[in-house]
Amino acid sequence: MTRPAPPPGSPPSSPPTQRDPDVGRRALRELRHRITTGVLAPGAQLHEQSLADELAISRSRLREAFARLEATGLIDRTPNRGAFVHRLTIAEARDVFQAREALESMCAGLAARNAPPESWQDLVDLFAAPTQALVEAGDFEGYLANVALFRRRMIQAAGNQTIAELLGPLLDRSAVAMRRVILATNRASDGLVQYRAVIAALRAGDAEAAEQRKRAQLHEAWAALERYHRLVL
Amino acid sequence: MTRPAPPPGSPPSSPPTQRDPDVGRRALRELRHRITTGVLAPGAQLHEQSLADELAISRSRLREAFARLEATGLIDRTPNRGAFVHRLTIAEARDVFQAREALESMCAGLAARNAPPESWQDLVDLFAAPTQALVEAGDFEGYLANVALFRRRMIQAAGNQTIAELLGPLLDRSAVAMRRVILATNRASDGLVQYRAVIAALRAGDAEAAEQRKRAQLHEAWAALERYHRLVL
DNA sequence: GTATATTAAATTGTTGACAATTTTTTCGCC
DNA sequence: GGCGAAAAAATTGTCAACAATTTAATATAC
Repeated sequence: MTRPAPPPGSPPSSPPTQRDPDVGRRALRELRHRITTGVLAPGAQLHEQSLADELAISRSRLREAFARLEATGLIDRTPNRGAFVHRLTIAEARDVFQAREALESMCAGLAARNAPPESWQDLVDLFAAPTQALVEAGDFEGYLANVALFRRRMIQAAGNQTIAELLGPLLDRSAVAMRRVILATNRASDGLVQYRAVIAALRAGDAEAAEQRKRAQLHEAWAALERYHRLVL
Repeated sequence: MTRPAPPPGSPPSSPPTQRDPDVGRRALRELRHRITTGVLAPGAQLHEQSLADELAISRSRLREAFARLEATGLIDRTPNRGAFVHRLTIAEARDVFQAREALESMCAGLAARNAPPESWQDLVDLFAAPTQALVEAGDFEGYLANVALFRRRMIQAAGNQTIAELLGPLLDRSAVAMRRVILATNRASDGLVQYRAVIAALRAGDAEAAEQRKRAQLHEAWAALERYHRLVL
């Protein structure tokens, strides 16, 4: 049977909006974005009705999104009390950085083994003068964007979907704290040096070095976070 | 305010059953158990109404459990089609074992550093004669139980909640395949040797060796799975 | 008899209403 | 005015009915 014709005037090929899974995904992305950028601060409460109204979705669909955010550790829900943006403790931050060290160092090694050395040249160039200029100009958002780009490239080159899916939530969870450290402590120039070292190892096709230097980079990042944890957590 | 007295005859201290979060958790555990043990085979479809009836919960609550199972990768849901027990592909299995290698080797190192060497003595003993006897008697369930015990101890000693929560789903996902390899190929005696080596390193307080040997153990396990993947996937 | 279209049944997704719980406000009392 | 109990409001969790979609069954043409 052909589907009953949509009322004249409604856009022809738009999914029936009633069951479009995309509308839920959009809301989920929006919430994740607000949390990882700090628009929704750690500890903030998320009220169902008002949020649902604002995002123009029903409460049930918002709750579906909540379930996913909870599963990835971005929010905490306590029965009958509500949902709150997850607040990183110092102990949990340490755990997260240890997990990232294990997974990202493996990624670095895999990336070095999988991708041809020449394929990293553009990142060598990007992290030389251009990113240096960004840091010196105090454009930390630009710096962070380049770092994110490198990370995506590394993870993609590693070719491990499972690790990629584990790292996503871990990066989201540490995003706010990382950003605060960068903004508050001028650590970007230190970080830049570390990233250059990792990229150089990839460019040289040296998997061992790439792995080792990614480990070192995360150790440094953790040390900085620990030093300023009263400020950023 | 004191809660209004329950109708006479109803068990006094039972939570109002209407909103008890435990009932949902029980159903979730039951489903996870059925999947990881293979009672619900990879690819099997999970129908909402019949399952809800069987578990004596409402459909909405079952769907909540489905959301969690999907988030941990134990089931796949396709819109309007239903939920199916996740089926591991060979490529994904490789990814999972790489991720486990990264995380479990880190755990082994942390465990060696955190826990006093003497604390591993009971596992040294357990994996000597007693487990050897189990393997020789063909009691693979007993063998797997001991392996699970060791893993719990190692993860607990590592003291990293985040890694523990990442490993849980990974272990669940590979559980069925692992079990099939053991049962079908007599690989238990090989595995036993590897586990003994890891435990010996922990007993000696040698973090480097523990890490390295855990890596080796997982490499071996992966090699076995790859060899027999047509049989077990 | 096989293939294709049509109808019916079964299944999933979403909504709105209701119940249980928490939080806020109001009221009485000292 | 401050403290505590009671009532009211707001908020979350659950359910049952309904809508949308897929799957199975039936009929029809060739």
